[in-house]
Amino acid sequence: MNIGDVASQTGLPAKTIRYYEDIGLVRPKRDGNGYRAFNSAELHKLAFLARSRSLGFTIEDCRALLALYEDRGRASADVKLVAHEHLARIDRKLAELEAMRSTLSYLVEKCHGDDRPDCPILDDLAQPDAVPS
Amino acid sequence: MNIGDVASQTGLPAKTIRYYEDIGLVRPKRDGNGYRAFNSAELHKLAFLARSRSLGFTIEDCRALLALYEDRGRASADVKLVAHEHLARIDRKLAELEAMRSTLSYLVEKCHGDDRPDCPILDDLAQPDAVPS
DNA sequence: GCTTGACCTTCCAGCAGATGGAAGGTCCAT
DNA sequence: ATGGACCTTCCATCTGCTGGAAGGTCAAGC
Repeated sequence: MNIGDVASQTGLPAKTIRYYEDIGLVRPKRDGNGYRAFNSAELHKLAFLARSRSLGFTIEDCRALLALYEDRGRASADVKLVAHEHLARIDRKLAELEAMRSTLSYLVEKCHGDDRPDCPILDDLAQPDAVPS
Repeated sequence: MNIGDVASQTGLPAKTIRYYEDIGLVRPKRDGNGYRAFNSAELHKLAFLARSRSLGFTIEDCRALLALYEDRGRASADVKLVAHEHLARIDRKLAELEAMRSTLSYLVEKCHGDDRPDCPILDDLAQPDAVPS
């Protein structure tokens, strides 16, 4: 299986697959012509990576998850810990974005958005200590 | 005013302020000894940048907002457009994170998190097409 | 057998937005 | 004059790819 086939089957760009090899996430063999030759185990790993990345896990998380996946003697607690920490990161990010969203939507609503220079958005940005009503 | 004073007044690390000079967001004069000499206008700009960045605007957004801020003849519509587009970006990001959060919290809940290898999280990652109940 | 086009390879550069650290100059108080 | 807290520049690093150049390979069609 060449890289193009793996790309279309996993949805990962070929560039990304090469990058994953670079950083040691997969180690495909090579054909005589130098082409990467993926077997079904590698394909499976890459699908696993694609799914993990799509859930927002970092590359290092993915590396850890993949190692756990391949370790028949793993404790599910170890997997849960990784996922739980990631969930906490997501919650922090969500809170941050929601705070931004709240301020921004208030300001956007308050701005006339016409051809006059008067602008509550700029007023807020210029006065970091202003507290919206 | 030296960079350290500006850093403590704006909350921006000195490194970041130098970086902002590098990319042309501020242009402080220099003292005879080569030290950056910030006046109150530069201080104000940096506070504006700090606030804009804290609301998640990109550096290029900040550049545009700063230019609008300094343009007495601006139309508030132009400011509103930048903010509105940013709000839309935030909403897309929120939706993405909420989707991740939903899947992850479901999986974390389902995982026993004990010393046994059986793990619904890994099961999901390994089967990208699985649909949580 | 030759061309064409779709593959594949490596390598290097760049994105955002800083941040860390090394090596060295300056300023001020003691 | 010495120490420590400043300041300077420059270069490397982080995350996770992505783009592009320059070139090798393969299979189909003529």
